[in-house]
Amino acid sequence: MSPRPDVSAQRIPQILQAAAIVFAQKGMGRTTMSDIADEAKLSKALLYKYFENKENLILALCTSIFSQLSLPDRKEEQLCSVALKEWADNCGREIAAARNYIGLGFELVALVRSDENVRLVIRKAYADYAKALEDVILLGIKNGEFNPGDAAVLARSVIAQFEGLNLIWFVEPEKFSLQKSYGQAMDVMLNGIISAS
Amino acid sequence: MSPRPDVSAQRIPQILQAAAIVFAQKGMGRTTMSDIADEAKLSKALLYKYFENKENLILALCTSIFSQLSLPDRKEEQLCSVALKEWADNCGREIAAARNYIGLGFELVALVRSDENVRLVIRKAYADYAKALEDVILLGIKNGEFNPGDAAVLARSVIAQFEGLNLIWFVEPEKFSLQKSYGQAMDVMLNGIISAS
Amino acid sequence: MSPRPDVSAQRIPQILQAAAIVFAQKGMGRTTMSDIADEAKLSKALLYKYFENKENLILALCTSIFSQLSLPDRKEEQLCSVALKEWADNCGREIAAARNYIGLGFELVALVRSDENVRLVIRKAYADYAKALEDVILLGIKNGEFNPGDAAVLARSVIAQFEGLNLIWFVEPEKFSLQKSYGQAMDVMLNGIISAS
Amino acid sequence: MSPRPDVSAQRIPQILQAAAIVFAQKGMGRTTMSDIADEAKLSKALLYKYFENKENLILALCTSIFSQLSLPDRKEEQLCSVALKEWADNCGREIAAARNYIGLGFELVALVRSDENVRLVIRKAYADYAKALEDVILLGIKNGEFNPGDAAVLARSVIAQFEGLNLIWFVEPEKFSLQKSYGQAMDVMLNGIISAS
DNA sequence: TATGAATGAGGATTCATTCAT
DNA sequence: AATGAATGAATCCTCATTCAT
Repeated sequence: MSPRPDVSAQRIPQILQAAAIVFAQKGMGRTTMSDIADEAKLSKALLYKYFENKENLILALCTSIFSQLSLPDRKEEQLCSVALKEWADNCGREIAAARNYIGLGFELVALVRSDENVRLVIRKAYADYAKALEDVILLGIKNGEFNPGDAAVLARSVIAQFEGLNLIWFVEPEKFSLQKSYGQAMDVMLNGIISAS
Repeated sequence: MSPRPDVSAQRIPQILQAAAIVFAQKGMGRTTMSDIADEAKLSKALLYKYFENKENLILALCTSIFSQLSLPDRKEEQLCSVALKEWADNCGREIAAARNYIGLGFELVALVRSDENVRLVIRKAYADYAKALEDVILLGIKNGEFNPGDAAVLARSVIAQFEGLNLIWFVEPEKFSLQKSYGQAMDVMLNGIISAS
Repeated sequence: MSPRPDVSAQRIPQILQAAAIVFAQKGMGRTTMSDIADEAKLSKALLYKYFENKENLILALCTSIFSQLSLPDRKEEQLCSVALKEWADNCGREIAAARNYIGLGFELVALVRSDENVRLVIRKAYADYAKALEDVILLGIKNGEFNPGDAAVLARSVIAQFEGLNLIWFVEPEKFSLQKSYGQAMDVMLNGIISAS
Repeated sequence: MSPRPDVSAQRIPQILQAAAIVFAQKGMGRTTMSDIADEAKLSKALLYKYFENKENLILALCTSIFSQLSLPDRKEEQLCSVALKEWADNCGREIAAARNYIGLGFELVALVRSDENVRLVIRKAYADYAKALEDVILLGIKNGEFNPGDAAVLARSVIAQFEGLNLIWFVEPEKFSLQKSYGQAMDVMLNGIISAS
């Protein structure tokens, strides 16, 4: 509508998207700013209008990726166990679809030790992740759907299971179905905690 | 035989050790061959006597690290459940002790997509890992200690749980005890499969 | 005449002023066109409406600065010695006030070897400078106020003295008063040439 | 004598020499590290073994150049006036020979405002310069060769005169003989201060 | 075996300058 | 007149790798 549409707002996602693609292909270390610029069909110099340097770009990408984790969420009147089951399915499907980017996730996690900003972002993401899951479990305990237990430990266990499945599936994707495994893992946990009525 | 003992044989582990240290500190991408040489107290040129190039060095390190995974192993007359329990404790202790190197492991795993040699090494390591665990479970089933079930799925589930715990503990080591979690995770699995006698 | 006054005429001094400020702060080499645009509160692109390129802008600034040298000038009936004394005081005061820009002057002078246009401008400026001074001295000789002598050499000597004082005062401004030194230098010269009546 | 002569020690002067040459030709700002490497017939990378970055190289060059100022120095039994006269001649000759580098000197001086390290080096150089000259003048006063007076002011005046002559000669070298002017300037000062016997 | 010197190839970053509006 | 977006061409600097000894 405006005579000159603000293309600027589109640039950041455009660049992050391009970065994710080439990072996933070649690894962050071996990817140059030129690679990203080429993939984004922009000039190298323009990248620097939007990101001060490569490190910042990586941080922004990290933030973007780790804020896209889909969190469990119980809809009104829904059984907690159903909510968790649905969520696990969702996650499995999403991750399997984003298979190319799993390795990038590991690279980012590896930065946790040496890069303070990345550390903060990833810690927060996992904390939020655990909190959301824990909340649903606690709710289930409260309304008698689940047996009492340590919700935090359970939540951590589920997250570990999922992350671990991601890793071994990333290494050998042809060996099993990620989505199915997510479902199975969730079933095992639910079997352990659902109250015998 | 030679008057001065062949120092040469010491060099490779010396270099790999140094590489592991600096890689773990700065990340593989940001670590230079000079860094490694300095850490190993050797000249850069000498590194190239032992490793054709950086890639090879990384591959050798990868092989070395992933062949150090401690595998479950049942001693004569030992109950399978006891063997697994002991093994889980061991693993937890070892990984917790090697905390600095966990990130390096993720970086190596991330290479799986772009580096064929690394892929082969890591796949083999995980396959061996899963096989060893599966064997013990199968044995337990055979001798009636465990309920029948899909040993491969169980093994994968345990590995996923452990790897996932590594990841989240790497991110937030102060949040929980890795070793204890390894034990709890193993308990949960065993509870699910041990035959009620 | 035009309803809104032609802002255009204001732009050139505005830009040159801004350039002088940032050049003086950061040095010409380290100053970017963006710096100048920011200081002038104009867009970079607009700079190029008024100056074809950075070199031209520098040349214009050079011309502007070196044409601002205040030249000696005898008013009607005034003694030459008085005219020179007043002029020295003026110069001293002006230069001391423009202390921030002295360094810029040296940078411009340094360009004399590699930039023909700058060379022409600066040569002309010094030639005019010397000529004006020489004229007053010659007048003083002609009307008997000064002893006969080589006016050109005297003029050059005064200029050298002033320029040299600028330099060492620029380096260590807290060591002495520039204005006072200008006065003293002029006195010394006058004492040497004023006729004993 | 040693099997591999330490070529390393030669590199620093070699590089500084090359830098001086290209800096003098093109100006420091427009000279690239490649230019210097080419002039020195060394690889760019090697420059960085000896100088952390361009700024450091410039600082080293600055130090080198400003420590080469030849200072006045009275030999045993020599009249102070003679010592000063000889010194002025020397200076004039040296500077005239180093004409190409005068501009470089001005560029360095211009850095005084924005570069603290350069400032320290140049201040020290001028302070030493002034001190040496002052000492000789003071000696002349003490032994009755010169009239009493403010040695510091005289020294500064001489230095200003010399530096100013450098500047205007740099701008218009064909207009006069630098060496001769140095001599004349020194004569003027001496005539003013030598005691009438 | 061992190493300090040396470098080519490249990568991050900058900046003068132009273009579309 | 005015500008934000955009870029090509550097420029600084790094680093894996090789060479001479």
